[in-house]
Amino acid sequence: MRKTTKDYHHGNLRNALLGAAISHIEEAGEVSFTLRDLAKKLGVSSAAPFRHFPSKRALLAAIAESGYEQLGDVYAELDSSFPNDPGECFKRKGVAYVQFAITHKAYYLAMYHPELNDKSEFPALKAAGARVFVSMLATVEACREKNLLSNFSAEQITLTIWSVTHGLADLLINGQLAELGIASTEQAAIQAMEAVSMVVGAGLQKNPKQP
Amino acid sequence: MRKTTKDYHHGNLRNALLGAAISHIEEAGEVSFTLRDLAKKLGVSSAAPFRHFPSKRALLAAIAESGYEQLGDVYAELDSSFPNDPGECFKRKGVAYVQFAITHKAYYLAMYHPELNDKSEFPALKAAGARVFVSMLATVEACREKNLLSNFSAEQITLTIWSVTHGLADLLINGQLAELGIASTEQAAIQAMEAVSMVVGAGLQKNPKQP
DNA sequence: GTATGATGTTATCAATGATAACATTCACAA
DNA sequence: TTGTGAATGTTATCATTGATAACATCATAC
Repeated sequence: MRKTTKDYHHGNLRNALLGAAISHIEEAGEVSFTLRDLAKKLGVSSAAPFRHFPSKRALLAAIAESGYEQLGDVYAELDSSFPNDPGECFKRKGVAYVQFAITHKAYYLAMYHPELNDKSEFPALKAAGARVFVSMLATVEACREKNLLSNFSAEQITLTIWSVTHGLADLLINGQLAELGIASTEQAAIQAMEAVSMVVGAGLQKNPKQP
Repeated sequence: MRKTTKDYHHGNLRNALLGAAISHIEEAGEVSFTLRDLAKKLGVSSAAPFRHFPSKRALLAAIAESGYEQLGDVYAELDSSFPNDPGECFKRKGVAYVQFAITHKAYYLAMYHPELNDKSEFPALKAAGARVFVSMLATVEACREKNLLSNFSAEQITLTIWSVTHGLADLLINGQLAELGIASTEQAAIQAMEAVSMVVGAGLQKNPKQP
């Protein structure tokens, strides 16, 4: 932490690399940084990053893991806030997902980068991702026990809400909507909330159709 | 077309490159081919591909464009089949989107590859993509005129259905579900249909809430 | 048959992730 | 204080890969 006069050692290179990478992703709107650029920007040699991450993918995985942890924390917070109202918790988790994507663009892009589709090399990342999914699943189960949902299975409902929120987030973040004149991110974010509410509302009505 | 004895010229390199790239994406489950590998596999030099595509991105864009065209054709087919039943057409287009992604994995991966988020360099690709969106939008409008939908705007409903289908397709294709034990693609595909029906069903009920 | 454009080849670059061998600094025990 | 090992950084140096230039070959129209 303390700065020495002669800084052969950077002192905090690992975090600095993460920060620089996140900044770059945020500004570029895509995962396109190079290790050499990060190193140059931080005033270290191009081999230095490899002292802290075994590969470029590992650096990306660290960002993604942090992202899942932050989202998991948001979900845990919601669980605490609505211990007896799973219906409300359900809605808020859906909205929170889209909001997280918009407000943490760089993390989101890392979390769903194709390079990390296979997470077997990064158990901690995998666990952090599973935590988020399980949290949502638990809320849906709780809704189910209170008969707040239709006859669809908990997994099916979880999958559906995850699909809407993830799909919307993906379209927003990757600029598919802007190309089609669906206005700004802010405008789309509002539509996002309403779209989510629409689906959630459908699920929250008693609707005893055949599964 | 005709094979000459000495084939200094490949004869159909452009299509061969597209096919080889698609095969590679299909097998790898991700866009990870290199131009050199494609060239080697086709028995040409590593510079040959550049006679047919100005860049690697351009090759990918050609695949994506073809994908959007095929999906657009499916949508046109549905329009023809249900000229007076926009509700049914709406449902089927939603399902068709997910099915397309599953049965044309390589095309789908190209269509939504981050490298092509900005389509300004490829107007034909942009147009092909817009065609698909506009087709869905038109169906939603038709539903609206028949009072089949709630008070949400046509764009909002289009965005919602697009989010569900795209989100589901993305999760399926990129293997996020397998990691969480949501079984095979086939199993997930069935859930997909039901999930889509769930959302569509909600939209198709008269539900005159405030927008 | 010959000129011309399309297509393919052979170098050759520059960028980039990665590694090896070596240098410096820090932390901590004696 | 000192000296030893681990952590961290540096300087070459690779191999891979997209891309380009200069040149070669073929096919077709005239």
